[in-house]
Amino acid sequence: MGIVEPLLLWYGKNKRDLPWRHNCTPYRVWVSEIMLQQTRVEAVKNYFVRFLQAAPDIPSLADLPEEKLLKLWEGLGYYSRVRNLQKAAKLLVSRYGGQMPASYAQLLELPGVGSYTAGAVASIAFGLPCPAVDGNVLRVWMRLTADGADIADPHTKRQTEAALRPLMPVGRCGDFTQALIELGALVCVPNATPKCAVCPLADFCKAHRQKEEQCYPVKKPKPPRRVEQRTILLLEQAGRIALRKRPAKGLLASLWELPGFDGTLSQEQAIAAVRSLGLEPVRLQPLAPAKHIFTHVEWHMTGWQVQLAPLPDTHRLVWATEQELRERYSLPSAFRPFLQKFLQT
DNA sequence: AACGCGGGGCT
DNA sequence: AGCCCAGCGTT
Repeated sequence: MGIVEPLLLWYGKNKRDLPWRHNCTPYRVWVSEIMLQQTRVEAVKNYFVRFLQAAPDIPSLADLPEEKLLKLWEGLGYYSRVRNLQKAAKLLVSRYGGQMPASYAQLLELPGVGSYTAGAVASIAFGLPCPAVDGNVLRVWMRLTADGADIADPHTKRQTEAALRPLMPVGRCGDFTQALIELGALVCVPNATPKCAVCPLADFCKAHRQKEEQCYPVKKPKPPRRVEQRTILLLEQAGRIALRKRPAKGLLASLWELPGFDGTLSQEQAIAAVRSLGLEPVRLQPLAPAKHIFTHVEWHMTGWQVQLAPLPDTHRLVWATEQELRERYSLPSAFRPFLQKFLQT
């Protein structure tokens, strides 16, 4: 007796009603899987619905202007995902007639698609017997087998894929993939508090039998974040705010930002910074400090609100109205504290 | 193998 | 404050 039957039975009764579980075409499954990478279901739901309205199929995604694309992704994070998504869409149009290929190996070739996503699309959208091992599945499997291997080690993921492959139930591969993930999300949850009392696999679970659920999964600790001091300028001119385009590579690539400088600038230094942008300040007022935590870096930000003398030279800045800030330019969440008074929505 | 890449919710 | 999340690409 194996885990497959009780797991599928449990899934049938307990699966959540999610937007991408309706009309689950390969394209919709693919987009949802990209959005869900390192991102919680609740955060994705609304983005997914809005994205599918703006780009209902692969050709329309391929044709979307970059600015619209980034605006649709604004606030979701890991922005290279959406760039790779469109890159792949263009490739699908040119190579596969605008269709998703129905093979694991071909899916894996698409930019932004790794072993997990290829397995998820292959099994969920095409019914192929390909395992899809994400953080949920790793946690479930390590507990089920009481395996103390480091889940951050790629080898552990490959081993888990190998162990699951022969279990893929013909005809229900997509349900099996989603059931494992759903179990990890709803029952075999992280933070050492799995709900074993309602788990359909409790009888099969080695960690549970040993009363050692809390010991799994094992993961090597991450290195500490570095802290960066930044000074942000809220440059105002005739009711507009200055924005600057970030570089195409690196952190928050190609998004817009409030102009900023390394370090914590005094008022005198801030005046010099404003002048370095080719602008002439009339008055500076300090803004409330704000902190923003990324995965690998922490920004400690101070800010100056700056009224400017009228000047024609915009010097690589754009001047955005409140409406443009809301509807056109894509800004990272890090700057939101400094824009509250302009974006009181 | 290690690192860069967002943002938010939970403990 | 730290952990984790339907991970992937680069070096």
